[in-house]
Amino acid sequence: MAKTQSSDEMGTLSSKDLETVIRGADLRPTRQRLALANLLFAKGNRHITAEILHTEALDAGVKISLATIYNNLHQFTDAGLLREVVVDASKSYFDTNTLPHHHFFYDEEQRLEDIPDGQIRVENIPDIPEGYNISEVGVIVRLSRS
Amino acid sequence: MAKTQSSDEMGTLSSKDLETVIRGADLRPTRQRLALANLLFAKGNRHITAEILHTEALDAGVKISLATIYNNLHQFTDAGLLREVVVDASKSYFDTNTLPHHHFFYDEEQRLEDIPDGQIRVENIPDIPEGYNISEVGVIVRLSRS
DNA sequence: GAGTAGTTTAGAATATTTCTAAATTATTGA
DNA sequence: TCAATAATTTAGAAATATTCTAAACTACTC
Ligand SMILES: [Mn+2]
Ligand SMILES: [Mn+2]
Ligand SMILES: [Zn+2]
Ligand SMILES: [Zn+2]
Repeated sequence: MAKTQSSDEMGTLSSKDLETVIRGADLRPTRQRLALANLLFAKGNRHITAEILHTEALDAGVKISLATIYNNLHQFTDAGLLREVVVDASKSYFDTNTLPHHHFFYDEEQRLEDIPDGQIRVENIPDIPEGYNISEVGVIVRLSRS
Repeated sequence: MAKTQSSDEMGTLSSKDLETVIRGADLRPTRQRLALANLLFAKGNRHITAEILHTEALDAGVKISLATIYNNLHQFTDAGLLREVVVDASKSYFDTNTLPHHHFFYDEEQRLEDIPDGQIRVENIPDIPEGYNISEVGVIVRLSRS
């Protein structure tokens, strides 16, 4: 079950399943890594910064350093469990939804939100230069209070 | 003539015209500011970082500090002569094309390029929450060497 | 359990950007 | 033209996010 779940639907994984996911990524299920996996994957999609994840971990009583937060965010990203979304010049967001999809970004709140898949379509992407391939097509719809 | 040109077509402005543009933005045509305007607007569209613009200025023999580069990039942006594009987590790009348009981003070269306007269409943007308005719709097509 | 490889960590280092406060320059208008 | 004023530039310090280093710790293997 856990093996075939894509990362945009890991919303109901038990700690047991998370350990399986972590081992599947060739990583050891340490106390810190399991705690982060829980915060990230145990309840629906998230778009989160390193600093906020750190605060959440500390609030949950998990003793963990910021360096470990960064290490794990990158390891999860390399393993395809997360993806990095660049919307803000000053910090990176990590997204638990690794399927292709687009985003709303709420300027004032600095908050990222998925646009339900299938909603937006990008048409007429021009030919790309010889020797290149498209690695991602990302749409960001920026919203401000009106 | 210069007065009505939009910033995506300032490719042929003389120094005289640039001074007019600068004064029109309520800024003083200082040596440094004119030099930067020349580098930015005198030859077609550009997507440039502060650091690279600084290097170009120094290479052109213009004595200018990095703080002044940042000051002017932000002043030009506030005046609507530039716009900031966020594609890379580690640095900001400033775009001389201020009309709505989309981008290719060449991952390896860290280079931004305009997608000719009218090419890409974004369809089916979902309803946005009450109290918000769309400030920008940006598409980034990331390209990597294949 | 010993060995080893992976992990965590504090703290230092880096990189980009912004800030501060003082010196310089452009503008205004008497 | 010149003095007064306001804008601009600048060096250097500071802020921020992120990465690196190297040592301590922990998980896994046999
Ligand atoms: Mn990264
Ligand atoms: Mn800025
Ligand atoms: Zn997302
Ligand atoms: Zn552009």
